[in-house]
Amino acid sequence: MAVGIKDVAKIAGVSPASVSRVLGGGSVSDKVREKVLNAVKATGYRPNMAARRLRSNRTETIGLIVADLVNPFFTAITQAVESAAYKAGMRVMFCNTGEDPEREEMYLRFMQEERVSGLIVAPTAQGLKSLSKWSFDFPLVLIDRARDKEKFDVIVMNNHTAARELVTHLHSQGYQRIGGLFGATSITGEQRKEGYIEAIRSLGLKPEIKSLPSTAIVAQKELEAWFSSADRPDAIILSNSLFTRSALMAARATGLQIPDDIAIAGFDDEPWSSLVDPGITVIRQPVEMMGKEAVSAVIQRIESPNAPLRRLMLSGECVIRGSSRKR
Amino acid sequence: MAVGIKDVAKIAGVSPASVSRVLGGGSVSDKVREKVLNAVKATGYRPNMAARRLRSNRTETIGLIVADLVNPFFTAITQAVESAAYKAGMRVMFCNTGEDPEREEMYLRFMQEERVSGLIVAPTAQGLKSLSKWSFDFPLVLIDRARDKEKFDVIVMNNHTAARELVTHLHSQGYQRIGGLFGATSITGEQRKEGYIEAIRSLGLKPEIKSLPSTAIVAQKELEAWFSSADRPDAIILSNSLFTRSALMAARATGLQIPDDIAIAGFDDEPWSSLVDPGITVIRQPVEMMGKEAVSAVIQRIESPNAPLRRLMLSGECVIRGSSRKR
DNA sequence: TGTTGCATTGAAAACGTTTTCATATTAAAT
DNA sequence: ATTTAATATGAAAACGTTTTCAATGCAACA
Repeated sequence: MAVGIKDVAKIAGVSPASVSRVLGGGSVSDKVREKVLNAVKATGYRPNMAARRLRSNRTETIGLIVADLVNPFFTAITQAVESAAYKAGMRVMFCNTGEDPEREEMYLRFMQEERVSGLIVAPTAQGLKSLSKWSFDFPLVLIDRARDKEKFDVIVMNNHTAARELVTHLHSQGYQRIGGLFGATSITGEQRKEGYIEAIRSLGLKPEIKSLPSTAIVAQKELEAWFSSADRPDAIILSNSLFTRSALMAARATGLQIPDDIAIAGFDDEPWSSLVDPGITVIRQPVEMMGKEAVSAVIQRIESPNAPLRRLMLSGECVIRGSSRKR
Repeated sequence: MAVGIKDVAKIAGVSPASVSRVLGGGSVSDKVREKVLNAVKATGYRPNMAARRLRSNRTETIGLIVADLVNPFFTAITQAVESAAYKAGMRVMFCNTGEDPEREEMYLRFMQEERVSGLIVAPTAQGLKSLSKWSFDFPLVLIDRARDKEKFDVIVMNNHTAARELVTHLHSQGYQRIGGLFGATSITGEQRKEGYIEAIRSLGLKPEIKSLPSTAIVAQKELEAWFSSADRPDAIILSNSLFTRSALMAARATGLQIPDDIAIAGFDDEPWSSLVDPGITVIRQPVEMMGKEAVSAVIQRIESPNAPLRRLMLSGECVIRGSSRKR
């Protein structure tokens, strides 16, 4: 049916081995190369990846598992990874867990079965904990989500520092009751919470914290209640863009003016962050760089499996907009 | 190195064939099944997909090529496709062309090399034209972007109707000079333009059209110029969310009030469409359904390659918000 | 001219599965 | 008890490549 290397060889009048060498970059005479390339063109031959990978034991493929594709942060990561892998001559096998640990586990198995050359993962909180129980035949790089000590290479933003920066900024604007809502299901939420607490303490203020799973409806309900209570904060930090959105809507629902009655500051610079009025103050993450560095880390690790562990911590950029500026 | 089916067979005390049968669902005795499953668990065996696919000539994989992952429309499509494929027991091989025809071509070759079981594509305008020159050994389904007559199964929204609906709505609100900005590089932009023109004509109005490649900066410049000119429209239809965003910013930059000085209506309901003030009137596309139906179309086509061509045309929902309501 | 060495080539083995085929076993039917 | 049919099993072939290995040809060198 489909044309194989043997057919090409026959037409070119050479052995299958020679065809393979032409295509795979072995040493061949110009004469043979030309004959083979002509035959390839004539037949429309396409190599069978399954066969190639089986025999050569090289997949030239990087796996990528992200937790939530719909989150623009991860779409940006995905794009960056794909583009960097492409430049390095590797393919990307992409999977989206939707924050579901079961699916995550399935996809990890999946990557093993595909025998990827390396794997980049943004794990769920649960997945992160159980990762150490796995044994992989390929290097694994954690992106965005990792604890302090991991047995893998890690590319993350400095969530501690970023959270502190937000607190400091809000305080410098004169806000005194700075609350925080943090995602309970991801490690980044936790880290941002810790940074927040430290900063609040070092300013002599009192931390006011809520932790929630990252669902919009629950978050908005909770925030509305908080905003209408007697001891409402005059500024609030949100650990992800979904929460930030909920805060914005909750402020509107309760009639609080931003930034006069309440300041809002969050994580991730999304298209709408600057579109709403006032614009939202956010930490912009170095997404492109994170993706690029993750690929580079995987490749380095493939090349030298025994090199010391790398932990690349990038800093975010605090983009100050109207939502946190007292006028 | 890695444990193979032979190792499992040896430990279980059966032949490799029996192991394969247990894992692949052949007929085996309960005794053998148990022994094999135990051995699999003991060894941590993971099948080698390359070998499996090579021998069985079945990949159980659906390819998906989208034009722009960063566009929330396509992320939603991607998610829907993945989830539907997962339910059908198939894997998804995902690629993003970034509207680049060269990359698109590369990925089409790529899919052939992977020998996917079926392929779902949202092609660039150029890719769409050249698709007929290819010959695929697997079914191909076009999603979102297709012309009237294609030689493939097609899942699209009715762009004509949707555009007409927007025009009709704006007119019913009393707007008289309804302009339109349409993407020049994708077929959907063209179709929406046609629908717009028809609707405008049938209302006895004069079409006022601009076509541009879909880049934010150019679009905003162009719109600002348009909005400041003497013959500016009092309402405008944008054929994609990037343009809609540009229109919003252009209106602000030129000091036009929405919806009093100018109404805005566009395509794709994004998170920020309802967050900005006023909310933007949009056509919400049935993304989840489109993704689901695309997978289902691929699978049906695999099962019966000679069934008549299917063209599924779904209708969008017109979500009316403040940006188009005269107060 | 006769060796040596290097570059090029083809035959055949190998990769880890599934599938075919023939055989052995069991159950059912007479 | 004997035959027939159905089922379970293992040996070996097959999938389409790459890679190894040995052989060939050619140029360079003594």
